[in-house]
Amino acid sequence: MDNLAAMFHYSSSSTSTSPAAALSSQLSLNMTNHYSHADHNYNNRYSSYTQSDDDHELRLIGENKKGPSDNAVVADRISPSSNSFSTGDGDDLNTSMASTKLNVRKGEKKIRKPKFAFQTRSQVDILDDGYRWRKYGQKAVKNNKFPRSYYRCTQQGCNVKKQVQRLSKDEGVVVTTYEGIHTHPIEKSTDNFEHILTQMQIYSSC
DNA sequence: CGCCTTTGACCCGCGC
DNA sequence: GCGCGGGTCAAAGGCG
Repeated sequence: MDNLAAMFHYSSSSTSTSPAAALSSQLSLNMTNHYSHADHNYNNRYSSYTQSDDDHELRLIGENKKGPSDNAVVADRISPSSNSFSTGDGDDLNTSMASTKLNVRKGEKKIRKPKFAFQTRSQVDILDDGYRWRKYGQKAVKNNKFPRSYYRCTQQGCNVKKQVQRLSKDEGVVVTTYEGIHTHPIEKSTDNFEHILTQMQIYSSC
């Protein structure tokens, strides 16, 4: 398993769902549409991770993971200090800023959404994961010459968000952070992430 | 016309 | 209290 480094931590006090289940139930990656611009053999690469070409390395990054590795940027961002979550199921479409930034309604504890990130080596920033996203913000990031983009799932009632940013120290790496659980089926017919996960397991067992 | 992106302003938490 | 950084809003404009 040289090309594929999968690391995963799952931190959520709102659900007992396992990381893999959470991922596979809500995430499905379609690497064909966008990646076709940069690398039309992307799917083939995923189905046969035997080449040494490391143009598209996929990593899962754990929340709260701290360390000196190149994941530090991600780890910092999703560290417990950034508790900007809403409820776990994306069923609250709070409109007030305060209630969306923190999950504090009166008398309720803060409940963190499941949040996970992964890195891909790619020329393009936006991975087509099969869901439709609307961009709602972009911010400059400290110590990073690339901005971070904020996206929300366009499905009504689905409050899943994602952040996309490119690493300054390695321009080939795109970090995508997902937050929340989709409350609806995937919109596009794609290769399911479960399939990718299965492949990851296969390769990780090598 | 509907959906999306852009972008400046605003809010909030946190460290000093 | 203040400043900084991160996250979000919302108006304006673009595009198919």
